[in-house]
Amino acid sequence: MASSAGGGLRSPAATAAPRVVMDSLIEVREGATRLQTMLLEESPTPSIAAAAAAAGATSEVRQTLDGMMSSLSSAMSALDTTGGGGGGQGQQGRRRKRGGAAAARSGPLRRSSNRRRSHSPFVNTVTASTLDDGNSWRKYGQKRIQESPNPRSYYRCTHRADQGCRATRQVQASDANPSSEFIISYFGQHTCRDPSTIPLVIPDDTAPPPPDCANLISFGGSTVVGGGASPSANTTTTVPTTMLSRFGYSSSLPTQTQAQAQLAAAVVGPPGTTMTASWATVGSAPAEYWPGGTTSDMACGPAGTASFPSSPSSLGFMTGSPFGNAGDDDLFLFGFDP
DNA sequence: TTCATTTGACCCGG
DNA sequence: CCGGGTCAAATGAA
Repeated sequence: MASSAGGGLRSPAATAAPRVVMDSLIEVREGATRLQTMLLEESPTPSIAAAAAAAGATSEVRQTLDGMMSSLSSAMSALDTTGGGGGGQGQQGRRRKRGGAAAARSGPLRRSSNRRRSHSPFVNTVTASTLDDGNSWRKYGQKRIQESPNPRSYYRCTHRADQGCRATRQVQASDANPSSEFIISYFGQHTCRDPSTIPLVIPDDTAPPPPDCANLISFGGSTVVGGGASPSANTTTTVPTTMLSRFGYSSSLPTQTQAQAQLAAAVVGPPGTTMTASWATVGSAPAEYWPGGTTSDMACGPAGTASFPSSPSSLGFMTGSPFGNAGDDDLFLFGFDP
């Protein structure tokens, strides 16, 4: 708490975060991304077996790259805590009245454009029957939205304060099924690590699955809805997907889900749909990009909240809206070819 | 006490 | 100006 509420500022040095540093980081990361891509092209992996076969030498390189990516993301995230130049949300003068005390407007103190930065690069929209995606979220707001009768809840990563993780999500009860279905939009990437569950070394993505080693995605029949010409725009894909992710919570997963995980490792890519990303890519991608367990402390989800009751089942399907503006965070290569 | 949620105010972008 | 996203004081729970 020390940081968010009271006004504990981040280190002054961080506030000075020279843009040059950020630019350099971006450059480095782009380079690493390119290398990663080259690696993938070099070893097309239509099947897991092939992936495993091709593994040998390259896996180590991939690991290294992944590590680099991860570190870079963290570093950048730390620097870019407000989406540009400033340091963390160091707003010292925001005394607002509550109840009756007046004041309020005494010192408008226009905050440097800090709010509502254009949304973070990654946007995943998921329809789920539970709010529990394994990550720990902290609710910071709720609003009624024009279009929908259901309020929208805003969550950010619990580790935002201590680790600078900037992942956020928005949760809204589905119109069709308000009581049991939620539309969850994920923004940004998790840069947080839970020390209790995250191994120090990123496991080999090609190795035969220690259950806690990779992000696993299975596609059980997929329908690409909007496979238009434009690669970017409204590519609304509807992909019934079971998505599991991240190191180490097999323990927190139901056994059935584990079985699915194993299955996912065996079957990747539905007939008729070609994934441009290989299994290795998905498996080794920094798991922060996906909703998925970081921790076993299921602190997320307002279990007792009237607006969004929790429910036992797991993720439903995912309607992916491809990650928004590329450039900055396009290291995650993932898509479908019609 | 600490930490999470609630909720109205504030602020930005369209 | 309006709608939506975020902040932070107040409040509640553990």
